[in-house]
Amino acid sequence: MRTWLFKTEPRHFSLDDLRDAPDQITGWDGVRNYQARNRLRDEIQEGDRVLIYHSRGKRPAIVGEALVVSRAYPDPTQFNPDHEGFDARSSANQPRWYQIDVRYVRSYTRPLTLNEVRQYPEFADLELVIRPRLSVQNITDRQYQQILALCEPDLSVSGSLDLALP
DNA sequence: GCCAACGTTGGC
DNA sequence: GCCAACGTTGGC
Repeated sequence: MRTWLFKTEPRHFSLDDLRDAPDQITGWDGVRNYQARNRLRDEIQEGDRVLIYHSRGKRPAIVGEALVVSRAYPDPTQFNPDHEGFDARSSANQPRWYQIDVRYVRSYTRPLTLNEVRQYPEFADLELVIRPRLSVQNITDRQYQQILALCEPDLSVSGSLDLALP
């Protein structure tokens, strides 16, 4: 199982919206960037973990977790002329954009703000820091354990991680 | 396939 | 809402 980080604008779709969705599941549609698309289509698997990051809020932060519950399939909004995600270059035979379904897992009791992320040298190589515009990011196992230790200390099995503020 | 122009992202 | 950084487009 791998861990990813998905960015979303909470004014558009938030982790609370996912929690309140039917069956707590939604299609993660609207990705219109080729590298993010490639990761969705080719790398992400059912059962992978997803950290949810809220961008463009008053407090940009990693706010919780979801779970990938489908394989990649064509994003239906690309075929709908009335939808902002419409792409005239897409066809049913050759879809350009893909999505997966995610299910709500938990909201962190202590969300990790971008500001805090930048204060830990351990997080200097997070894609959130070095490639902030990519909407589907890789998280290593160690990075995940460090994030969990900060966001959900009661759930973390690795209390011995030597995280220290500079 | 270069690269200028243009569009989008997202922290602030 | 500003604007710097970055991704995409398309003429050549």
